[in-house]
Order: sequence, then structure tokens, then C-alpha cells
Amino acid sequence: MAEVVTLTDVARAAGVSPSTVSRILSGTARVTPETRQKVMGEIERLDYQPNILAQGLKRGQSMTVGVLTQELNSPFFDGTVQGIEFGFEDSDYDPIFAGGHSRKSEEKRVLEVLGRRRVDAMIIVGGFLPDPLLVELARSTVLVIVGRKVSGLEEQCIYIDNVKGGFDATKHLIDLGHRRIAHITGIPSNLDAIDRFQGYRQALESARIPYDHQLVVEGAYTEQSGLFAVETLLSRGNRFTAVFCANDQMACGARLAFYRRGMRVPDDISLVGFDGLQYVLFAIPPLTTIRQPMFEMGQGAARLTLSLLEGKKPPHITFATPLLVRESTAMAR
Amino acid sequence: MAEVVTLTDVARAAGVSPSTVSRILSGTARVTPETRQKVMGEIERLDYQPNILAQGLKRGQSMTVGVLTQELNSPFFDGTVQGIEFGFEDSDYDPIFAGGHSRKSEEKRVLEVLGRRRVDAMIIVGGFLPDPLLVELARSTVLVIVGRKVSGLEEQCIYIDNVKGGFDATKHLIDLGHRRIAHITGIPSNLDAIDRFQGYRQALESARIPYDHQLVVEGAYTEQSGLFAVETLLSRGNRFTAVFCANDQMACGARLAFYRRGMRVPDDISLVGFDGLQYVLFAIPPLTTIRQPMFEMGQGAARLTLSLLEGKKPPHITFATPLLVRESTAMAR
DNA sequence: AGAGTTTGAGCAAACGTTGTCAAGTAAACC
DNA sequence: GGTTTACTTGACAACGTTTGCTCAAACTCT
Repeated sequence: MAEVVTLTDVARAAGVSPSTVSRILSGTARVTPETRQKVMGEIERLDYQPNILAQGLKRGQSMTVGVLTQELNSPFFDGTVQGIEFGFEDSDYDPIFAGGHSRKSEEKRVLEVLGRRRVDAMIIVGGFLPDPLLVELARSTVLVIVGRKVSGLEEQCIYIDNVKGGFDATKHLIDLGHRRIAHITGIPSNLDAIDRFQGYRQALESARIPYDHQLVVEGAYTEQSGLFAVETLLSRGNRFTAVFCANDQMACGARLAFYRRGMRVPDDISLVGFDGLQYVLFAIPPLTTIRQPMFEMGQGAARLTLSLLEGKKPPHITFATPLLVRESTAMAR
Repeated sequence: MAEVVTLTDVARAAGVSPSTVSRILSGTARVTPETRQKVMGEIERLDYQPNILAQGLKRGQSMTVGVLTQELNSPFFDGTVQGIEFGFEDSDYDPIFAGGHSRKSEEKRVLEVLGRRRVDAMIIVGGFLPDPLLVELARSTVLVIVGRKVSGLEEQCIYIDNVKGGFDATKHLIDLGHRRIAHITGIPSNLDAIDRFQGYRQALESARIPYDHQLVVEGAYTEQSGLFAVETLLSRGNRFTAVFCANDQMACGARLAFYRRGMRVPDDISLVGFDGLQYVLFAIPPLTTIRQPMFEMGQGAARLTLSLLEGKKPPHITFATPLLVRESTAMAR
């Protein structure tokens, strides 16, 4: 609390001027080996740590990156955040997180972080901010968006092909002989959800299976909503032999609904999820799913941000979404 | 990027001195209603946001709290971090996270965060830093520790009674008539793991069930290790009718091991976990577990930190660890 | 040996705030 | 009407850095 060592202290101790110490630290100018020796010695001895606030004030950059998150409590979100954190680990930047789950409106939040903390860049995870606002924002700051494709900002977006993911998941079921395939959607306002649904429809179409909207029910990405969705589906009385859920959590909820009804997975019903959460490998039975590389995406976002901050234009990375075939899917009987 | 409005800009625009603007903002001194009006108007019009770096430099506080985390990728950890984040939401402080999973040694990491960012307080989540170091650290900074009890720093620790949790879990199985109860431990160097194991032994003892070390196998908190543990247990050839796992993840792994062997839960084997992760409510069958209020603990840590920063000594909160009885446990046959 | 050139290091002015101090003004007292 | 009192405001020096400019000393060259 008390004795914080400043650059000036070091200078005094080494008998040189603050400028010299600063220059040694930043490697800006050359100094005699002896002077350098002495100063470095004092830095070590006094355990000097530069004050980032002062540096930031002077240099006009805070060395922080604001991460704006939206949905809370979702494993997808966690994975991404962890990746972001990891990606900044060996850099001079630190991420600071601003959750969007407060009362304050999203935009206010953005402004606040941007403004007060003078963040050097922003990473936006997920969904709710309108595209135009993001484009506007990108004009005045380094911006990276993960989990979403904003037109005009494609280079700064980290995303996956959700349509393809939905297609592959559904195709897998079709290949197993299923014809009556239900779908539990994500939150309808969510673009990912729409795309996955698109993929589902396209797969159906390409196999010439007529689309039946009675087999589609709206979910909310939670386990609970998956469970409800299956009950809705069942109560409608339509026969189906497989379900594609827009995320793993809903698949788990759906699984429980079937368990309660005594319907066996995969014997009676095949089940496919989306996300590839770690733990669904240990579901009963292990869940077939589309893997979304959340951690890698977060890490990629951090790297991209760093490159952008250094003024480099890195190659755009695309992330694959492999189908992980496990034990929740089987041939249709 | 370009036009950042400073306090001086506002002052100029309003035709007053910077000091006056500063005073209005901080409410330090009184000003005429008209001046205030005018200044507030300009602040609004120019959309001025104070520069926290400059404020921090001047006031000697950075308005940031360093959060040092250790284990990564664990749901327990996630929950706590979310709670911390949430707890700081409405305060003027922002948490910055420093993961302890890097190559750099833990202590170095602490020093770095503390030193460079001039954090006003620290929250340490979990386990590996030696007690004496923490006590030392607490001398020079505001420190809160979550998930651990450090002697001499009890007031600043947020923790649960793991012995009691382990006891309750085991007692529940005993009450159901089980006598041959296996235990899968956590990482042996982890204090929580030791305590839960203690609780297990105490429950056994209080029911006069002899302790059999053949029924105890070491786990590593992961699903995979839970699965292995059950296989080890089974290969030893000792009969048992119930398993208490030191966390939910291992319980899920154990569950899968039983599934593979065709052993039914809870019909053949009763299973109890620890943590109360959201998703195990949707396990097959829903898992009986001891709930550890991770989110609340994180939130509590943030609140405690805030109080400490304000110089208040808040009452120490203790967190309950209720037993959540679900469907993975049944009467012994 | 003197002029030109390099080199090492210091001075001082910023960066955007805050807080102390004093100055200025208007109201209140005798 | 002069003096005290209360109140509002401005000047200015910090906080810990970085950086352009200056300058002395040490080199190079003819």
C-alpha cells in the first residue's frame, strides 16, 4: 500500500535522470553499458514496476481491451471468454469484461467502457447489438466480433457457418434413415438459431423430405426449454424418430424428457445437439453433436485484436464445425 | 480514436476553469446553479467521459480489482467468476482477470498484476498459493480469497464447509441403507478434496461402518477420471452399492462407466456428486448432489472486496451447502 | 589541431485529472 | 460605510510517465 516505487525513485537511486531510466526500459535510445547496468540493478533491487496508468495517460493508450458479453450463464459463452483470456495471456494487454446482463441498456454499457476506461480495442461476444451500431463503432475503435458475421466488418468477425452445421447435423440423421426429424430451435431472434434452422430445412429439402412445421418447436437454449419442447412435440401427436436440437443444452433437456417417458435414446429416438460442450461426451448416452470450437474462437478473437492493434492485417481464419458422431444416434428402425 | 473529449474541453466550452468542472463532477464544493447548469449542459452535449487513467493517476487508485484464478476450464471456476463479475457490475470498480494457467509462476503473476496495474484490491480464487504468501500479501493490499480458508485471514475468506458437505452426502447414502459406500476423491493436494474425504470418513465412523480403503480411489475432478475411478473400483472386485464423488463432473464420468457395464443408477448403484452444477439436474438420472453456491460466493467476494475498499468491516457471510436429493440415489436393496 | 559528427544524458513540457490556496465578489454585520 | 463573513471561482502544482530538444563530451576527418 505504502511504498510504491516510481521511475523517479529508480533514477535517483541510480544517480541518473528519469528520462534515462525511461529510455532504458523502452529501448528507445542507446546508453552506455555501465549506465544500463546500474539502472537495471536498481530496478531489480527496488523491484520497480512501471505504472501502467501513467504510461497509458502519456501514451494515450490504456493497454486494455474491453470485452462486451451478452448472454450469461451459457457454456458457449464461458468457453469463448476463456479463450479470449488465454489469447491475451502473453501480451501486454489485459481484457476487462463488461457483462451486458445489467439493467443498463447495451449501448450505454459500450459507451461507458469505451469512454471511461479508454480501452484500446473492443471484443463483442454474441448477439444483440444492431449491425449499424457495430459498423459505427468500428469506425472509431478497433473492433472484433465473435460468434457473428456483420456485413461490412467480415474481416473483423470470428464466426462459424451455422447453416452448414445445421445441415450436417440433419444430414447425418437422414443418412441413418430417419425421415421424420424434429427440430428444436434456439431463440428465434438469434441469428445462429435462424441459420441452424435454415441448415435443417436445406438438408430436408436436398433429401426431398417435405418440411413439416408441426415438427419444429421453439426453444430458448436452456435445458429446461429443451425438455418442454419435447413435451410439446409429443403432445402434438406427430410421429418422429429423431430430433436435432439447436444446442447441446436443449439436447440434454430433451434427453431427460424422453427418459421420463421411457423412450430410449438412441433405440427409439436419435438425438443430435450443437456446440460440442465438453461434458456431453459423458451424457447418457454420449451425445452426437456439431462441435463449435468456442475456446479457439475466443483465442482467435484475442489474436485478431492484437494483430489489429499492431496495425497488421492477419489472414482471416475460418473455423470448422465437425460432426462428432457418438452414441445418441442410430439407424432408424 | 480521434476526438476524445477532455475535462478541459468541457471547461473551455462552458467558459469556466477545469477546476470548476472537476468540482461539479465530484460534488466536492458548491457552485451556483447557473454554472452547474451550463457545465452539465456541455458535458451532455459533448458526451464527456472522464478519463479513468488520469483520475487513477491523480488519486492513486486504479478502480480495478485483480482477480487471480487458478484452475481453468472447470464449471466451478466459471460460476465463481461469473459471480464476481456480477458483483462488481454496479460499482465503479472493474475486475481484471489474470489466469494462473500460464507458464509464469503464480507469484510472478500476482506481482505483475499488483504492480503494473496498480490494482486496488485482489481476489484470489482457489488453491495453490501458499498461506504465508497470502498473509504477506494481505498486509499490503486489500485481499479476498474465495473457496479456501486461510488462517489469520478468516475474515477475508469466502468458503464452505467441505467436511460437512462430505458428511451430509455420505450420511444420505447411509440413511438409505447403504453400507458399502465407495468414494472417488478429488485431487489429493487440494484442501477441498481432503475435507470432503474427511466428511466421508466421519459419516462412516458415526454410523459405525468400518472404513475400507479399498473402496476409495483417487480422482482428478474430471469426468474422465471419474470413469477410470469406477473401472478401478470394479476391477478390485469389492462389492459396493453406492458411490460418493468429490465433484459432479466425476459423478458424470462414473455414471457413464456404469452405463457401459449395464449397471443401473439408482437401481443397482446410488450416486452422489458435489457442487450442484446446473446441468446435472438434467443428467440421466438427475444427480443427487451437494450444492455449492458458486455464483453467490463469487458475488459475495465482490461485495466483500467493495466493503473492504470502503473501509467497512462487513459481517462475515457463511454459505450453506444443502443436499439436493434427486434421482440418482435410492434405498439399498 | 580545428571543424564536423556522433553519442550519451538531462531539462522541461506534456498527458487529463484533482485538490490546495488564494482571489474575487456579494451579502451581512456593527 | 467600513469591515467581517460567506460563498464561488480560478491559478497552479502535482500524480508517474514519455519524448523532443538541448548540450556537453567524445569521437572522426582532413
